Amino acid sequence: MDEITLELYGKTPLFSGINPRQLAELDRLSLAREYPRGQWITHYGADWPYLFLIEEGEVSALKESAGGRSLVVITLETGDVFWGTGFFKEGIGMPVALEAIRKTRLRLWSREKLLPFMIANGQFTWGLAQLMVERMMRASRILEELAFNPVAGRLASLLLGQLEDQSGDTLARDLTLDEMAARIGSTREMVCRHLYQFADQGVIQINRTEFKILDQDMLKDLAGRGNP
Amino acid sequence: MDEITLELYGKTPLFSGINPRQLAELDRLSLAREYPRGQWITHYGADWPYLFLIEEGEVSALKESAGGRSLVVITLETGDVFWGTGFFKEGIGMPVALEAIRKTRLRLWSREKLLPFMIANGQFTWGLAQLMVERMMRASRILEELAFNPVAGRLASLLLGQLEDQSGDTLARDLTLDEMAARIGSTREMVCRHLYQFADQGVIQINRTEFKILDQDMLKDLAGRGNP
DNA sequence: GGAAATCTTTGACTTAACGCAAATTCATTC
DNA sequence: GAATGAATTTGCGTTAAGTCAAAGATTTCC
Repeated sequence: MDEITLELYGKTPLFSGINPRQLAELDRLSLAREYPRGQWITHYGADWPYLFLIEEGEVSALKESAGGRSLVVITLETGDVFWGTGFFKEGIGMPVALEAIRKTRLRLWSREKLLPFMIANGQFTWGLAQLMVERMMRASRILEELAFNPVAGRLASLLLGQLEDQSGDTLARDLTLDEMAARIGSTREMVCRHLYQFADQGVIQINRTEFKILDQDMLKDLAGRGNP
Repeated sequence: MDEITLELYGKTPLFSGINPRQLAELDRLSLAREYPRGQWITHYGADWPYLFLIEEGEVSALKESAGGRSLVVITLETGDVFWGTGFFKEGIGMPVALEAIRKTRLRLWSREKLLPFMIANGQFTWGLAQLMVERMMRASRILEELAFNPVAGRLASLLLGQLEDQSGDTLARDLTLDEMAARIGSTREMVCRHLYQFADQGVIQINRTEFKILDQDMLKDLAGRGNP
């Protein structure tokens, strides 16, 4: 187990409570794998029995429709832990595909290898359950927005969410319109129109490289926060 | 621990693998509570730290919108296990409200009381994680349908889902149009129209007390199964 | 530096879904 | 069995969302 990996374990909530001896065992049970940018890690419907930690890179979990539209449910970064549903129970096909957005290195544990450890180590399994419930909350929020919020509201939410990751009131435009559309379950044209509608209302200012949030309260109104 | 409860534990996957001594301990840690028909068990956004088993009754988990629409995410029956998100982590508000659809008796465990047992008993916690992933799959399917499937498709899915619970090809109409609408994220009028559209196409036959499925394959087509 | 590819923007048109209101049918209660 | 209330059904107008096509703008790659 190298220095970098050890440090990463220490910073990851799921692993940080584990003692060094057990950590060493965990490390021994794991395998590492690399994925180039754009590579599928696993496909929709696949029985993929792994738990993993992103050692370095970025991974999107997404659903795709027959009509070629896609919905990005979550994107995971260095230090994040995720899993295939097959890790928990055989034969449950993946509800999302996983794609490496950039060059990514994963540390993987198969169910087979990790199960004895988890049975023996309730603390770890409990931590995993806690992580699962957080991920469930995210799915729940997306569900809610799709069911009750119009596109404009979902777009406003997306902008607000991005704003949380940044300091100040400017957002770098690091997503294309298609990518934004995939995060809110819509199309690039709709995203474009609503962005300019926001701009017309004086809520945001658009230029080629960034968005500037002029009226955050108004944006929150548009996002429908406060009327759940 | 009475006879009935013991039998129910035995039939519930989460508890069936637990040995009698531990089962007795679990029972000791639990509390029972009754809810009359229509009663809220917990509200949206509440910090409700319980895991529970339905000893008798029926419970709906639902989201409500500002505009008075609601979305039933799952309905649980006698023998089913569910939880408040607060059971796993303090301060995570409920993503759904829970309502007793009819007179219901729950056996509840608070996080506080059950946590030591779970830490000590990885087998149980693992079983819980497996249950969580199944519930996550359901949320995922709903998400998918809302994102990609039109109302007609979601309605077709609902009918197919109900059909699985029945034998034969007739469905008792035990849901009102409003209730059906709440299960697919739409309105009673839309449900009504699409039902008659299905009938016009010869897919189903409608009468006051039941639906008869005339062409199950066609219904599956309408539901969009086979093009994920 | 120029060509090709990608991304953005906008207009015109189509469709799905919804809200409202009225008419009708069914169920329940007194 | 009349009356009340709940649930269903239908017509009609409106809006949100989407598609398609085309024109610009920007980036990437030889």
